[in-house]
Amino acid sequence: MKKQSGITITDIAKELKISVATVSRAFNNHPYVKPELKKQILEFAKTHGYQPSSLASGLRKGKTKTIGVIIPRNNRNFFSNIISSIEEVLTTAGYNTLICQSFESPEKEDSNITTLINSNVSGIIISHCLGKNSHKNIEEAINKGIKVIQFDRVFNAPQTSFVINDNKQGAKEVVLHLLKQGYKRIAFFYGSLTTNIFKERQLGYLEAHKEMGIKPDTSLFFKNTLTREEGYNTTKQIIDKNIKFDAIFSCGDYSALGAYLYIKERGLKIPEDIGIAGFADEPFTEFTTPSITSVNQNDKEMGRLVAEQLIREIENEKSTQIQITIPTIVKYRESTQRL
Amino acid sequence: MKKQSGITITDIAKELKISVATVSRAFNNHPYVKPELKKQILEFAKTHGYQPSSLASGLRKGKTKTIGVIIPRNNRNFFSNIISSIEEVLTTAGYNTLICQSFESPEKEDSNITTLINSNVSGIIISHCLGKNSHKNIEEAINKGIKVIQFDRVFNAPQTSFVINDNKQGAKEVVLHLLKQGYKRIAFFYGSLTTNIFKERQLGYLEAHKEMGIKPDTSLFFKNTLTREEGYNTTKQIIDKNIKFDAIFSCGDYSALGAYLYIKERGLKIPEDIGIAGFADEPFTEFTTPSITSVNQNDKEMGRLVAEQLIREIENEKSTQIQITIPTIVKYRESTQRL
DNA sequence: TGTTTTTATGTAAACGTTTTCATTTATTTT
DNA sequence: AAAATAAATGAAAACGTTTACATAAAAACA
Repeated sequence: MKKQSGITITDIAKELKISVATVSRAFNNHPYVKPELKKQILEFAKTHGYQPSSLASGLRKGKTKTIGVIIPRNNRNFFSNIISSIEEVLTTAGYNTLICQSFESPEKEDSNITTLINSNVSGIIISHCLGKNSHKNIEEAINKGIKVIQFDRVFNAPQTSFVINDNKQGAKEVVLHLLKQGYKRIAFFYGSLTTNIFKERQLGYLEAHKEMGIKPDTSLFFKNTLTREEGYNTTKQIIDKNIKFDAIFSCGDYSALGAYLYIKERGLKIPEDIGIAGFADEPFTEFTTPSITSVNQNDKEMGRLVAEQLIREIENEKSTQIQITIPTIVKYRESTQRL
Repeated sequence: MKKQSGITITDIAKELKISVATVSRAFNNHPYVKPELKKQILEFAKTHGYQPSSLASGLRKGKTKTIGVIIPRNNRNFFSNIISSIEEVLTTAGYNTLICQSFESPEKEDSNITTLINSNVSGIIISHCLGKNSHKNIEEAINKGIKVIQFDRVFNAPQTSFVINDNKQGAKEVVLHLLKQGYKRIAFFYGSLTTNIFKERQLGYLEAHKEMGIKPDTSLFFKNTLTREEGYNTTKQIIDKNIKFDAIFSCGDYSALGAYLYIKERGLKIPEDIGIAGFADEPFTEFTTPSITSVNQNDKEMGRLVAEQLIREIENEKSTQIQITIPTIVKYRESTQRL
């Protein structure tokens, strides 16, 4: 109950009969403070449990040791892994991690950015929600001196560093694999093509066909929200409408799962009748029967790289912006092996 | 590049030829500010994009609109769901969410608490790491006026509100179910009994046996870290040592998965030869073959309740501490149905 | 009417740092 | 030894709020 607030730099100064300036300098490793005195200050601070006020320091410097992270949602394996990895790197480097979810809403994403700006974060890590097309707020953040870095779902403007997966390559490999397994008409489940990841995966799909000399049929492209339900429904519709297809490549594992469930329910055989491949390598894909082929994105590595690069840009005034592409790894599983 | 910092309360005051005090009052809905003037201030603020500095306000008030959340790790389905739900409630209520992972290390948990304290959070939500036994830091936080609330893995001291699952009930129901299915010797995989959740689940195990008039054999209790690997290894050891058992109830799904994998590898039948049940209802349990019986903990609800209660305690000076127990729901699946 | 109460505004200190500028002390140079 | 330079410290302003206290204006009361 008794709100005992800790000791401050002023208390130390008074006690040691020196000025607050020197005490401050001691903590900030300023060169001009006599070693003996510095030692004395640090010791005193330690025994009296001094903790600097990040608020005061943040207010004065106009910058805090806090980074904001904006993701669509934390209850997706991919994103929670990334957050986990980002947080680990950031705390090690002495930063706090503020998280915000956009829940795939552009308005929420905007208000998240505003919140972060006025919390004086020194950096923002962001993976955009679907359907985001304005980046006014991000530019505002950048203008205020906040370093921004994007990952996974990124824009080309405004110019920031970003870390993405090699979506095209992963998709291409999977589709190539499907074609080589003799599947001829591969349905493609994707989200909006204004989002880079879907656009790139579609390119992979197309390139694979080109490489195999097979003309892709765009009537097999189905845009949906990539949830389990929509995967199920889309598959049902395709089959009900008697559309000819013999495989599905879904840009998300949950919609692949929906497809898997409907196909089994319908009594069709995977991979014999229909092949299925997903994207993201969610844990469950390994344990379905048959297990589901998917594309692993190396979440942990992505989180690490994105956090490290952001810190670099914050701490080295002259660090340059970079774009990193992380290779994707196809996990070949039973759902696509019919030879 | 040009770091254009936003306008402040002082700018507004100057422009409108009034004092900063009134401007401040206008934003804080202080009763004593003339409606017309207030309207004018708010309008001016809006058109000029004024954003209050949470640092300045936090420094002055000794309190921020930030809540710290400490969990063992974010890349566990249970915790990432909870975080997701907590963050949703907190932002809606105007709070920021700072997350920290202890990675099951007591030292890291302690340093997380320290960090949060000196970030002037107004509340801490925590689920302890395994093997934590000191709560000195938590007490320190409480003494500084920070509201603390625990969930899932909790201590009884110091006194705080907490939200837990009905671990005993869930465990009891599962074990009862196993016994009724004719399993007689149920191996029990658990973590340290100093952690409430394992203690309670063990109680459930024992009560179920008592209720069925079966004497439990404590030589079937196996303490491990509940990872997939340890689940696999423990199961292997039990079988290799020829210990008689016909079912496994694991306090974690991943160790249940390890058991499942080894048993299948060994060519034994689930549920005929050996029954398996886990705890946490991880997504994959639904999709293994056979699917794995597990105990659902209603993560989303837990996150919501814990966040709401914390806010209540922060905002209502006279709110009382409470303990909430959320019912668990057993998901009966194929791995335990042998009748 | 004058007096009291209520409402509305202003003044200035405070929160705990960092940092510019000034000053003192120590060291080096001539 | 004096002069010039470097190292070490201090004084005080600044960051952007909130709030206790003082005061002014308006409303209510007598």
